[in-house]
Amino acid sequence: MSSRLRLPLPPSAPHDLFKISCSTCALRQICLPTGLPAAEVLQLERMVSDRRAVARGAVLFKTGDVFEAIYIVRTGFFKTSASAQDGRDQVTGFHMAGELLGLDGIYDGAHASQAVALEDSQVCVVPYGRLEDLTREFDRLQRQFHRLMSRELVRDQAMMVLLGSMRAEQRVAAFLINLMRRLRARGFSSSSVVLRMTRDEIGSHLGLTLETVSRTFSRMQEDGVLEVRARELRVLKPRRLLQLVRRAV
Amino acid sequence: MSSRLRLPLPPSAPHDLFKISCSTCALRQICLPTGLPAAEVLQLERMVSDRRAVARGAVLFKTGDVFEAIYIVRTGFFKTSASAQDGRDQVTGFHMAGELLGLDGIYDGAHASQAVALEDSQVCVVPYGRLEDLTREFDRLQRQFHRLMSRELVRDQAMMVLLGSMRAEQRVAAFLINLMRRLRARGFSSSSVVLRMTRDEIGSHLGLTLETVSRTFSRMQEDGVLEVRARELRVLKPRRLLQLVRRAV
DNA sequence: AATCGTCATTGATTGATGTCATTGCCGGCG
DNA sequence: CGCCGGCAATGACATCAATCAATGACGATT
Repeated sequence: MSSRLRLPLPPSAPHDLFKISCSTCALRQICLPTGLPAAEVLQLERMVSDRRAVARGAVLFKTGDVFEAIYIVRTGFFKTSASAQDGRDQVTGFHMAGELLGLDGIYDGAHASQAVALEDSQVCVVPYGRLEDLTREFDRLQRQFHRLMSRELVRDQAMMVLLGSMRAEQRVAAFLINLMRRLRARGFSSSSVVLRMTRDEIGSHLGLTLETVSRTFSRMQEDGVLEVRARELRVLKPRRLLQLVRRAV
Repeated sequence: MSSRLRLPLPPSAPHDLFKISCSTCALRQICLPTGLPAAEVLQLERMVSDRRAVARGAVLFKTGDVFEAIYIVRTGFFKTSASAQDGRDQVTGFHMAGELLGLDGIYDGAHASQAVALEDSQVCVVPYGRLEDLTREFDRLQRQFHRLMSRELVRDQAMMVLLGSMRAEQRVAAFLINLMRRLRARGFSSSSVVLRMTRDEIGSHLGLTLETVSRTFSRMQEDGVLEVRARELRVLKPRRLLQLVRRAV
């Protein structure tokens, strides 16, 4: 864990309780309750056992941990990573508000990846057993849960295409487009970001080295597509990014 | 479509009906009914609307098709592929008996990939609406469905690790280990296979060119790890394959 | 203020894999 | 029977990104 960590929330209290209210949550349009009638949202609120604060650098769950609940990012930013048999880690995803974490644990009751907070964050804890019960009761919740799981599959497929057939520049462009799109859906600027992750983590996610990520950013800056200063990033010509991805090798 | 295609099943009758019986199906230990009590398996049987024959080279569903049902491979062999924006296809998976196809369509009601039979095959058609109903009724079926979806996520993650951080030789080794393991689980020889796919398709799946796949097979043969003759393949030293994957670059 | 660690940038070099091209095998079909 | 098309193996060469290395920026700690 970095010595730079600031810990505004006491690390000794991993299960801090908050009042849960899906009905008034800013994320209700992109989270699990999306499209549910008010009565069912109330049921959902009761199901969410608690919120949990995860300090920057802290592990939410790790490979092999017993699977008991899925988590929904409420605030903050996470990375998930899977380890190859030879020990190396690969970042399998970055996750922001409203996104589900931990679904890979359903398969055999143990988490197959690990999730680490990249900034001080909060998650809603959804005990899986109760979620099962509730999705059996409410068909719309069931549908929404299946949709979100299916969305993960679609995303993973897109990631496979990226990793399997794109050049470095295309990968970085696709990554930025995806990131900006998700941020925009959450009301953030669609042109400026402060990256929450290091070049190394981006590289691991994209199947590149940190040097290649850095060089690609630099080249894009020279070309006037981006403006990069450390973690601060501005997309100047979004259409050029799109072209990069669309264009074959 | 290749001119070599044999079509023992009339291509003009894509919805051939068969008597459905999950209870006596050879796949009941690895398919959706796994672990269900007899009564629920009977319900499941009634839900499976029909079987469908898919001739070699034929498309089961393609990107953009309206999502109505998931499919379970009953006999035969499929590839699924996703297309990048520049038009290139990437094979996202190979699928054999007992495996589910089409789950990526739940997300937005349209299939995000396409599935093509690599040999004459049969699938069970499971209308998604009815599956939803039934999983709401039977918790064990619900659990099993979620497990299978989660397994896809775990597999996709493993694939991302492969594509993001493995060398050609490791990729091929991991592919072969995975293939043989799945075949063994279905009662086939764990050392001999007749590959259903071309080198090109393997390469597309592994993020390599067909030449690299071919060369890697040849090298493994020289090293006495494999015996390869066209599509016929024998693993002589499975432990060496495992070592290849375990060993870091 | 000095020092240290982390992260990022940039250059030089290397190496694995892609690209291109040739050859051969095999099965199907005219 | 012979040709053709699809598939596979292999060699020569090119190239992109990894590796190795040096330096700089920034914050945190002493």
